[in-house]
Amino acid sequence: MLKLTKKADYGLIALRHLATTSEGRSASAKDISDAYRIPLPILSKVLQKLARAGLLASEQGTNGGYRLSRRAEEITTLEAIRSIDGPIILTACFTDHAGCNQSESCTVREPLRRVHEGILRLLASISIADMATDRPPQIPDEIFQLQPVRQMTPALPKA
Amino acid sequence: MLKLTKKADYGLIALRHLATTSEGRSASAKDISDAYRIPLPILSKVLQKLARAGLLASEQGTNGGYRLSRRAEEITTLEAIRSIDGPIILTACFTDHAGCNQSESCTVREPLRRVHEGILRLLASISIADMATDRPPQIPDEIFQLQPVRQMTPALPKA
DNA sequence: TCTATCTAGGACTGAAAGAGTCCTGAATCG
DNA sequence: CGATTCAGGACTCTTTCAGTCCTAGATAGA
Repeated sequence: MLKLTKKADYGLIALRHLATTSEGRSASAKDISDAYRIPLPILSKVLQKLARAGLLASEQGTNGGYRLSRRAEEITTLEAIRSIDGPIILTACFTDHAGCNQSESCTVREPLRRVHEGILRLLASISIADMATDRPPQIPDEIFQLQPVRQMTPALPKA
Repeated sequence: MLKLTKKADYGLIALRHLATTSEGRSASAKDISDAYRIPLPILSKVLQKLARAGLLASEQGTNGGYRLSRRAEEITTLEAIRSIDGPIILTACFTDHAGCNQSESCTVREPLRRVHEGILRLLASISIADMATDRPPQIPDEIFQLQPVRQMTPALPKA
């Protein structure tokens, strides 16, 4: 849980591929499928979703394929993931108001909402271009501290 | 996807409950189950996991129940979630080295690892005490910007 | 000592979501 | 025309979630 689907993985790989290959050149689903050993039918569907979402432009016919519809800097990982997997839902509470028995008893909704928002912002802050650079920018530690100052942050566990 | 399980939800609700009820008093699984309308057997298992993980102390017998084994400030949501659902896995790549065909082709692993780490830090930075306060501390916007400066962060979408 | 109350935990079932295959159709280039 | 490539529906298989059921120990109090 709290896991990316493989389709989202595939989509990010494909987007990164399209961002690194020479300048807006298009690549077919098969090209990418071969390069990364991704099952072609699945990758096709993923690319179709990205195209429908407007992140990719497609060209049919021989020598057709996909290319980024905007600059890699202007495509966020959040957009990509949401295009492929649908809305990101941390808990059912936010969307499913019916499922939540009573608003009074569900005391963690608001705190969780902030966690949820934090994840969204994190994903929104990373572009495909960021993923494409070999040596990505360092992330200052302070960025991840949610509270103003807090000494308790434990050493990061393995998983 | 990228979703918390209900069990994790239940666990956080229970932890918050134990943190807010008067000072280390213990509550039974049934108490909590009734208060939030959570199926008792499920909540029991969740509480057992939290106890085994050392976040809760349990007392058996009549008038037994659970209480926090440390201060609420010293229990992070990350610990809680990991105790209940097991390790948080963003993609299979990190753990399942066998599943990844070839390290060269999987070009997004390193970028994703950073996203993953960011989520872990976010969760590690929020304690049960933070969830228990009625008006939680404001989160400065800057905290969520991954890149040093970057104007592209789009308005946060609904989901 | 007996009983009600709690925790501890295994076994099982049904529903939902993920991952992947298969098949058909339509556009386009040569 | 015919190879190539996108578009997309239908279906299967597997895993995971969510939840129920049942049994076994510990403990406080009558």
